[in-house]
Amino acid sequence: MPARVTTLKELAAQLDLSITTVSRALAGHQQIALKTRERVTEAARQAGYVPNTAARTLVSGRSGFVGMVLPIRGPNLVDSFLGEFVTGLGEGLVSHGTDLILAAAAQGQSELSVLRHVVESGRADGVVVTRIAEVDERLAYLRQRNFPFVAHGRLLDTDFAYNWLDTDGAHAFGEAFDMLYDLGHRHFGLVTIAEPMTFRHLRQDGLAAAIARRGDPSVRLDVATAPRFDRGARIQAINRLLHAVERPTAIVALFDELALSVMEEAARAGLTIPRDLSVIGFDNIVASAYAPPGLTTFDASIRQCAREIGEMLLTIIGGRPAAPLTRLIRPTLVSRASHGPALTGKN
Amino acid sequence: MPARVTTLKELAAQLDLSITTVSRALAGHQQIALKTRERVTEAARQAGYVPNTAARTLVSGRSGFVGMVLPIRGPNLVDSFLGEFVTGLGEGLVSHGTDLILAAAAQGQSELSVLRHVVESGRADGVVVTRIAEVDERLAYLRQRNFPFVAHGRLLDTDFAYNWLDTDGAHAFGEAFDMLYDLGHRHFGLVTIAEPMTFRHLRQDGLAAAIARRGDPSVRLDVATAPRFDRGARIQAINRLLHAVERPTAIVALFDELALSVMEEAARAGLTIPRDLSVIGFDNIVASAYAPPGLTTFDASIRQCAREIGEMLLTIIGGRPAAPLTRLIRPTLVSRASHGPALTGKN
DNA sequence: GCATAAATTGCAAACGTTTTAAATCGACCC
DNA sequence: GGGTCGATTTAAAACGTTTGCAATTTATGC
Repeated sequence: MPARVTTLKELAAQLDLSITTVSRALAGHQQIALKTRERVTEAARQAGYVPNTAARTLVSGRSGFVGMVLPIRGPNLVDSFLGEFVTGLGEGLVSHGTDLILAAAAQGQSELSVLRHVVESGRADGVVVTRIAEVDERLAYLRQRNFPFVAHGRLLDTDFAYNWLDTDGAHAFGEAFDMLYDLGHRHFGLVTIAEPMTFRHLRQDGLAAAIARRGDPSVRLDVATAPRFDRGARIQAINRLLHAVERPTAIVALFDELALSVMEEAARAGLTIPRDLSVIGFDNIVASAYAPPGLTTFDASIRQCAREIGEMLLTIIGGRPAAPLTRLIRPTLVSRASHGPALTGKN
Repeated sequence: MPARVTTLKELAAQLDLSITTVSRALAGHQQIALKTRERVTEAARQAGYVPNTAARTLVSGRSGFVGMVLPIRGPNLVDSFLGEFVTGLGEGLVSHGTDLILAAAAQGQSELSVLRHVVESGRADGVVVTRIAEVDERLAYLRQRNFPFVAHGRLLDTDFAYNWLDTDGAHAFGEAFDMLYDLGHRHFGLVTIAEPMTFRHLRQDGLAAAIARRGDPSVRLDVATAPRFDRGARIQAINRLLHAVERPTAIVALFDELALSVMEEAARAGLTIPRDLSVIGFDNIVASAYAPPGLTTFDASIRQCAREIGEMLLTIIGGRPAAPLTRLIRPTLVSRASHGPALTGKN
């Protein structure tokens, strides 16, 4: 069995002080004589005393943890941002000594039930919620319980006030359109997914808004929608776009994985990127730099966002701000070689 | 403030039973009358009762958590396997309802101090340790404390018995050599790193052993060593290999990131892969499929490994096995297009 | 030297659960 | 009708910490 852990009682006995005094001394209370504080601190250091989390949590009502639900998907589907996100979150929390709890939701188990468990067992002082759905029961639950949380992503319903941080996908997609338009493109394709996530609307709306802003009736947009996890259907949707009688000269993909598929299929169809087709993605995943000719995309700086989410959550947990905290991060264009001037005429 | 959480006391009052009985009923003890058990279970379900983790931990000495230290490195350095690893771990733990704690170690803060804190604060019932160093103080600490843990990776010192799971890099590198040898290669390059991690020795030794096994004195191996995080030095080391008067016809890289750099530099030097140079990596990171012409590598199936590590740890936590648990996983070759027959003569 | 105030320390309750040991309740037997 | 046994329930302690309040010690003023 593990070697015994020092407790406050032992420390008190050893110092011939009460538990109370030792506890207060370690907490740095002014009411304890400076000399005593120093003596206690030194003894604690020497004994390698580490306070018991459970006891502290029980009495104080604060666990010192921030929770997050870890969705377990199919065998080969790992959230590609998880590593970055978790690292950023850890980075944001580490200053306060707050740790991160990852509660796995088994396949089939609802994420909400795991979240409820985390919240109601008192494991966490606050939670992070990612991948916001159009109708998100997690957000409804957390608000109803009035439990501290920060969401990575927005609801479409702007009446529902809560703490969120989001990447400004709308702006990015507008920027992509403007850039491509200025390069002479008029016929656009958008590859998107069928999942009921809000980010897809935000991005698509951003694109539509930019088109409307331009006010050029010759601009045309074809949308291809594929289910999120069905690779076959995804490829099919892309190919419908690529093999239409009138092919778009520029394709914007909802995120990099789709953009990479577009580039692969384009290559398979004998198209040269960016001469025959411009492709722009979103996220700047590692592979986008390696896939020839190099994908132009937007960097969402997940790690940085997660870090800020961690900091926001800490703010909320300690002293609840009056108004919800919100933060819109503008992604930066990573210009590689997958976009270029529109092919004019037939050459 | 959050809506109140149901407690055992409330449930007991509501049912007109003692706390003891309710607790036992929910735990399914036979000594409680079946009718009572059912009555209690139903009431608990209806009230949405979730036991308080801290209280339970405090009295039982079991936290229901497994811990892991999350290293925070430089701004753009994220452990590329973290997402997969954490997902696998969660998958392995979810059956027992065990959650994962990620304790961040700030830059500069020793990983050991964070580990100590996690262990001695009673936060976790067991821990996972990854990236084993040649001299690993974490392992020494955990053993000395006799605290349940599983390591992802091995020490070189085989006298030190502990629970580990490792990828058989030695075997993979032997396999790579055999395959390349059979394709006619005789002059090999190995790109490795200078960090004191054990896996680099295991893999390099596996390569050396395979060479020795073949007993062909014409086989030659040049080793290029680069610091782990200095991109410039890495590129330099690779180029020394590529621009030697006698260039290897096949380069084996310690892991994919190095292999991708080799491919990039080879392309920059005007070499065609695999005609002029065969390259083989290790890990099968996502980008390796996208980097032209497709990197031949070994899949270490991190997620699967992590899952098994989780299961091993649960076994160890509940009823300590007499002998240490060990598991060597053989990685599978992912044959893409970066390797081929050796260029013979000058053509 | 004594009263009083200020500084310092300690007692005991509380947090919500598990668990040991003991109490209560029926039912059954003679 | 008292005793015994088994089934069922409960009281109370314990886990290690924080904290309101009281007690003690020390310093201050006259």
